[in-house]
Amino acid sequence: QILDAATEVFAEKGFARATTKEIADRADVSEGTIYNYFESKLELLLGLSNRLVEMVPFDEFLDLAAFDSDDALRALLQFRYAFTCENEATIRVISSEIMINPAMATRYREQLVVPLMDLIRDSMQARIEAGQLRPVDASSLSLFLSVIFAGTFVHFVLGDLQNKATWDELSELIVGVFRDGVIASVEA
Amino acid sequence: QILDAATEVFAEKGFARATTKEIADRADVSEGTIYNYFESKLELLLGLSNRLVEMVPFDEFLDLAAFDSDDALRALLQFRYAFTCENEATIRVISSEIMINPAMATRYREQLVVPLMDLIRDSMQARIEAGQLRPVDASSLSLFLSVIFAGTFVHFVLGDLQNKATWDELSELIVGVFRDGVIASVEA
Amino acid sequence: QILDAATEVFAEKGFARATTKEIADRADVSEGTIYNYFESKLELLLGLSNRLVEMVPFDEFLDLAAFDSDDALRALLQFRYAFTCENEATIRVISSEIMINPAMATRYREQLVVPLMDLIRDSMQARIEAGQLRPVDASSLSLFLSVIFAGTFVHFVLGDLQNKATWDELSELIVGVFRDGVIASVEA
Amino acid sequence: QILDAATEVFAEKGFARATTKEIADRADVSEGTIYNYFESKLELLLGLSNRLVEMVPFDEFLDLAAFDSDDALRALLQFRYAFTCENEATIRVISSEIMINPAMATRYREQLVVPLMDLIRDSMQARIEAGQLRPVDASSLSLFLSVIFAGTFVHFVLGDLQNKATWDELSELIVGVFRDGVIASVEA
DNA sequence: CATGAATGAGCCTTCATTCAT
DNA sequence: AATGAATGAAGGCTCATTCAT
Repeated sequence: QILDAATEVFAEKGFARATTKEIADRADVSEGTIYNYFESKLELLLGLSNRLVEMVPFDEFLDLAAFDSDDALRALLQFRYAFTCENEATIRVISSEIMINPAMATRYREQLVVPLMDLIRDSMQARIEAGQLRPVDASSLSLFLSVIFAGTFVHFVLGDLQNKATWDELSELIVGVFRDGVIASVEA
Repeated sequence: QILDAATEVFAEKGFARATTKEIADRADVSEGTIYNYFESKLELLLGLSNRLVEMVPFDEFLDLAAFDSDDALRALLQFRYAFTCENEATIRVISSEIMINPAMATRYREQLVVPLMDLIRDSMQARIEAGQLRPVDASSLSLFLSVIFAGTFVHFVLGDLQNKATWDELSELIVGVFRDGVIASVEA
Repeated sequence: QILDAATEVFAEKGFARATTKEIADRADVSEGTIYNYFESKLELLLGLSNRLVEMVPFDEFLDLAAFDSDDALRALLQFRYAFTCENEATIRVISSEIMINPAMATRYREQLVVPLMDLIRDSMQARIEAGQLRPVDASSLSLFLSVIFAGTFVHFVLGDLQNKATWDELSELIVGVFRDGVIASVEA
Repeated sequence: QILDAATEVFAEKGFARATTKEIADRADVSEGTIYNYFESKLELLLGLSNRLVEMVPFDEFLDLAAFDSDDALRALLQFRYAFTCENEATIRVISSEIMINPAMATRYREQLVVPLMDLIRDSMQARIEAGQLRPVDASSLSLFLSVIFAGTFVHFVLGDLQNKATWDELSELIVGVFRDGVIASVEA
């Protein structure tokens, strides 16, 4: 499939440095064929992005977002980590563009980030009202989680988290902090 | 200064789409002059990166990293946020490259991320041994902080945190979580 | 019919800028079908040209060419103008090619221009011998008429003659000049 | 000069079929250099057209337009013929575009055709008032002359008038017709 | 016969880099 | 040191033509 080839090449070289020729070669089609399916190179990128959005399992996230215990949070973190690993190349490409292209930032935010954050926020709000979470601001909490997800991806790219063990350790720490906090002196 | 112009243009268009001509115009010099000071366009990017590294106030981070109270953590978060805002353009450009260029990722990691994480880790370790922090893994904790920093920048770029009030709220939440955790059921 | 569609598209965009795809769409057939009837895009142009040649009413021209009075000349001019208007698109396309393609120039000249000029020349010669026209060179006179026809088409394309009234005025003037000349001083 | 090369290549292949590469080779510069002086291939064509306009000796035409005798008309015809020969390639290229590009038609008409026709018309009007020309409509008469010029060029391209002798003969005939008319029967 | 997806050569245009002044 | 004109390789995209269905 053309999009797979595009994902590969974009991930290796970045959108701007990738050439339609190489994408065509990698996809075993001619350059002309690409343009039968995509209006332009940019549409390839958007196609990538669309496919990613379609692959996001919002339903499963909805289930997992209901975290009210160590295990639930751990499961959410692991699930998100798995999704990230599976779509690493695509996310890297899109992230790269987001950093320098406000239009891409807006697009990605509206299609992926906000929906997920809203979903999690609502779930949080319910847990808070049920007394399963402390009475914090649900919006900020879901934003915090999203920040953790995003930051995790950055460090994944940097190479700090490609070792599963390191990630497991980090994820345990996060669970611990979410449960007990970490600043001892305050408890006294 | 050429680097200032390069920062601007790279931030607006991304490294690959930026042209040496526009950088020259913006810096009020000729294209030739740029090549008297930088070997290539890539060297401009590295120059940017180097300048960023030089601007990082490791000393101040060292002081702030010694967080053992709400206020200390809050100060660290705010300090880092301020630094990020000031260097937003540069960080965006570099981040964009990091996502698709392993060499840049390695470079950035070694020059900035690891030093900062080590610095924080050591400080953490001391606090843990002093009993001011719970006995968690200092490496993971400093990685967690770095994840939060990185994720904060991503959401800053996405536009969620350009409103200072939103950031203050988030930062308060983070402080709260680090102090008390957030999962109520565990406390019982 | 494919040729009709080709005429339209060639006239709107010119031969080189017209695409087989657009011709196919306009003719409500597929691109493949065009190639079942025409060897190549160039053959389409030649087909256009051939159809134009076939549409030329040589017989009527023969009748009209026998001008020996105001009315006869006027009728010839009007007839030619009408033919031009009806086939404007085709003639424009062919003319455009003629200007830059010697082969097309030769082709058009031999198929259309020379036959018509010969026909008129012979008729002129007869009138001259009959004393109905002054004893001028019949070849030059028929060339002159052809020049007037061609020039009329050019000004038609330029927009000066798309107003029928302007054309009628011009044609009256031409008739007048052919009858009396226009240089007054000579008559004295 | 780049424009000279462009004129050559456009004249040989037509605007659309000409390549910037061939123009560059012919002008002994690189393709890049062309784009330092012209925004686009189309600008090359317009540049050609502009240069032609600048070369038109309006003053001389003004002098010659004052025809009131055989000799004056003959001189005008010859002068125009000479100008056409000298700029044949350019005029062919522009004419080719005019036929299929209304924008070019308008441009050429306004820059060249209308100014020349106005100039001649005013001159005619003066001669008519002075009694040196019969009292015809000056606008139509100048249009007639322009038609003759245009038609002459067409037949020049077709190859009928590249023999100077043929042209001289034609031009004599035209002079004769303008002086005496050609329809003998009317005189009686 | 009709179709239209696939092809790939070729084009216009851009732009990092060089170098004579 | 500064300039900016010249370069030419490379890229995105088009489109006439083919051919399997």
